[in-house]
Amino acid sequence: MNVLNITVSHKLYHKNPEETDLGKRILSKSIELMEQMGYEQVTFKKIATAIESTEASVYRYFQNKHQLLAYLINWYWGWLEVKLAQEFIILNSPENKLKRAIQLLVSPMDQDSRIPHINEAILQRIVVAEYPKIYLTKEVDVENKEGYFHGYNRICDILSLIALQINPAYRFPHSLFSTIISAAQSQQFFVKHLPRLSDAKSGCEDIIEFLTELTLKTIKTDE
Amino acid sequence: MNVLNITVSHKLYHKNPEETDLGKRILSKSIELMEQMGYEQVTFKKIATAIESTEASVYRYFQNKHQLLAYLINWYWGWLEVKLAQEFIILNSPENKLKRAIQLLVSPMDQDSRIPHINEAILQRIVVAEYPKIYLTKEVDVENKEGYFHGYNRICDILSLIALQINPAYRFPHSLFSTIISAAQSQQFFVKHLPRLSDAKSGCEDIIEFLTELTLKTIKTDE
DNA sequence: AGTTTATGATAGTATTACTATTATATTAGC
DNA sequence: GCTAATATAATAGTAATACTATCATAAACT
Repeated sequence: MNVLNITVSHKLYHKNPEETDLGKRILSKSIELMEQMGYEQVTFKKIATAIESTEASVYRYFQNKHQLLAYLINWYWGWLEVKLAQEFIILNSPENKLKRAIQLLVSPMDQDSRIPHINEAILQRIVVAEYPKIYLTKEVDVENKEGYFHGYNRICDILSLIALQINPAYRFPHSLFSTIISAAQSQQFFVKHLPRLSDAKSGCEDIIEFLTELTLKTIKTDE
Repeated sequence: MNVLNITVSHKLYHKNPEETDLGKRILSKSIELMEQMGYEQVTFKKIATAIESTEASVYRYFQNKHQLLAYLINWYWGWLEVKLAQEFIILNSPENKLKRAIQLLVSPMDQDSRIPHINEAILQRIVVAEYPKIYLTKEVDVENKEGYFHGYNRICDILSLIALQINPAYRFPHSLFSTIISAAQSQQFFVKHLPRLSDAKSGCEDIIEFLTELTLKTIKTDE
């Protein structure tokens, strides 16, 4: 029995994959395959074959690959929100909360044994490598209404509220955290693949320092 | 005769589209179609039909759609570099240079009559909507070696050098400007499509203010 | 026992992303 | 002005993809 349950909007699936064994196997194997071969190369056929099921069965859970990716990514943000809430219990200053949030965004996650069919560490790497693909489409406006980006929006809101505790006069908290979150992803990618776009060494410490300093200096009042 | 010529690495095309009339028509029409229908929906078949040519002819210029997008985006960065160089002639302080660079990144461009086959304003919108797609692939390492991201790297280097004039001790100039440039793109997208991720009103002033303040506060020395 | 529900098995279609071949028109060199 | 090279058009064809549809079977609930 799962103690913990990340809920993803029902617009993000056709049939809830968390409710059946096959559904969970689809999730588990998609994560594995997407990391191995990248989103573009994955097909429902390949997923089906890998779990010894059929293409038609996978289509019963997700309308298409794009929806599957959106599901996984929303699951990740839901998960991160839970993690943040846990951490904030013992953190008191808004400054420490932001610091810790940045650490969570950038540090590799460890596997939660309560959810065996989702490998959080791999999922995080998928988010780093694929996230912008879910909103950079012509369907973005429709999908936004359907809640495809809800998870991200919520994280951004939460961090914005904390920033406003430090400086209630700061004018761009949402812009700042959408920037920070996306930089947290892209800097991880750049360090690995496009090192001229980053000054960080491999390992996450430099990225954390860069983002933390950026965030705090930006929020702080002027003089 | 073109006074101005943006050079794009020959790894980014099969046959140089700037050298022939058909090539220029391909560029021109791809830009138009990509903006109208988005990268995913564009096919070489559609481009060919629209310019009353054939699929095979388009393939003579570009190996595939991905390479075509990479070409266009590199052209854009090349173009931006030229613009920056022009502007910097009359700007003396590094601070003003950075401010102006951010303005150029975010403000709509106006058409340069010397290059009639490329509509810079539309191209800029394509960069906003499609840029991450050229590096978020499994081929990123190979394509990086082939210079697919050269234009972006150069802009990032140039701005980093300017930042170091303001504060030679700043440790993360490349990370900062890859973040700023990508935020310049994504904030434009968010304002239009995912407004909960931004505090900016439509029009570019807010985004410019957000980015300028972020940049300058971050670079400045501590006390 | 009967009905719903989940999955498997299989087939089929339209589109896409190419590759190949041949014909024709244009241009460049001599 | 003729020849040769080159660019493009016209056409065909293929393998893979992204689905949709149908039917059979097995399990599960009532």
